[in-house]
Amino acid sequence: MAKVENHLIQLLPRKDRMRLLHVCEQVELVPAKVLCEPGNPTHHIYFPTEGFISLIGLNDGTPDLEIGMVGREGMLGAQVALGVPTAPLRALVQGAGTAWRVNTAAFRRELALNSALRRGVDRYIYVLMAQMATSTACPRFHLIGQRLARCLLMSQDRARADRFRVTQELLAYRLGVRRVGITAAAGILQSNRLIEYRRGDLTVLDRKGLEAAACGCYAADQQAYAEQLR
Amino acid sequence: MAKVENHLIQLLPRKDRMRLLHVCEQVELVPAKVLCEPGNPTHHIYFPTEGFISLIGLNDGTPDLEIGMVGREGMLGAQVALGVPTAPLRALVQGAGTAWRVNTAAFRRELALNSALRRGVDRYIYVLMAQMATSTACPRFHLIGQRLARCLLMSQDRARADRFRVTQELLAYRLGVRRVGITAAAGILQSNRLIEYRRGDLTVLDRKGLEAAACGCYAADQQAYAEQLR
DNA sequence: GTCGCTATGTGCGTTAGCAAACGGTCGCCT
DNA sequence: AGGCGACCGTTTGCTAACGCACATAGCGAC
Repeated sequence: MAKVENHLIQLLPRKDRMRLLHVCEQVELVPAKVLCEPGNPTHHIYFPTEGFISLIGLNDGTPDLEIGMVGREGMLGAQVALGVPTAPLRALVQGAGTAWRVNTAAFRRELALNSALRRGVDRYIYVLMAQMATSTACPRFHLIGQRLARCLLMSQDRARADRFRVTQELLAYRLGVRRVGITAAAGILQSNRLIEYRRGDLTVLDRKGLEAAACGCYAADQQAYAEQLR
Repeated sequence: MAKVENHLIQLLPRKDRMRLLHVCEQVELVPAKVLCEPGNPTHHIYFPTEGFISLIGLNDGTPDLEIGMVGREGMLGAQVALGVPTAPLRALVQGAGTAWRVNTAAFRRELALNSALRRGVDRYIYVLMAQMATSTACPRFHLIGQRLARCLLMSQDRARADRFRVTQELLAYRLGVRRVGITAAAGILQSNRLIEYRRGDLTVLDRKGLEAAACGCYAADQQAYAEQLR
């Protein structure tokens, strides 16, 4: 069997972990695929092991906006644990990889029997809330360059590689800005030797520098996660 | 005994409701009082029956920002149900009133015994998350006038009166804008006969008109709540 | 009455980001 | 080979909101 490589699952005691994995299947995460749309019933819960997923908030009349990201540190579909059968956000695969997938009914059964899982999921829900709270101010007050740096760092963490594919067009969509805004901001990052990219092929050159260029929201996210899910 | 008048408690079956109230005490909500600060331990959970509370996100280097409001439709301290002992946000009393208050330990005990309570709190947590998700875009894309209208509507709902006290200074703080921005926006609302105010004394004249002037976030909030907590 | 505090109104230069449109370049595909 | 589409860069106005500074109005206290 492949290594587990999802942090929420790794945190479970061996016995609980095995029982959960027993009802999971491995699936591929294919970039640009939409795993769910707001309002639609949640059929599956995903625990990524590689690759990552954007959570996109849709809001009538305003540009779409990336609200959060899910990689191996988290899960997609946690709202099921709150008794809510529908998804609140669009989930869009960004980075190729694989995930453990479990259907909703089995997940609910497991949740009732498995208190360690319950505890982990609850904590993760809180982390999501804390992130959403901190990052409400982010698009409002922080400059595109800072937000871009944060977005790239988060992508890098979840992609677990210094190099990954992403176009300016897509970054603009996720950040809710125009593409020219990304062109300008990315140009500055590049001329400062923090990143290098060429036609959708991005490489992080200087991670520390990128962290310095990002807004505090990145550090706040990291801290909230570390406090709750160690 | 005073009437309950908190929606989450009202939703409980009579027996469960009585048991919960038995460990609650009634306290006064005094405007401008801070009930908790981010990072501090949560000592009490509040179920407002009148008056309302602002949830303020603090974010190093950026203006503070109101993330949500709690009135009789909700509760303060729901994160305790997720096993988290500290508060993520500043809670600032805005409208005078009263609340049921229960200490954290007793609330935890009650939660374990009382599945209806558990269910209600879980749903409420989801509603909070949904609101935070929708309103991430709000400060970014919507004009001050729209956001002001939304804020006033939410205040009016929770104050349960057409008239309440609030200064431009305070509104500016909550919306994370300059006071002059509020002066301008409120002036327009006033000249359109939607509101009337004078030195911190505000009256809603035309609720329908105000709803039309607000951004869709207000309606989205209402809908999310109605779907989960009927 | 007048002092002082709180609340509100105005004016002016600056700025980040927007909208729209156009030009260049790379690489794949037929 | 050459055409076409995806990707990136730049320019020219425009606007909502900003920071700062200053002016006015209500209102209670001594």
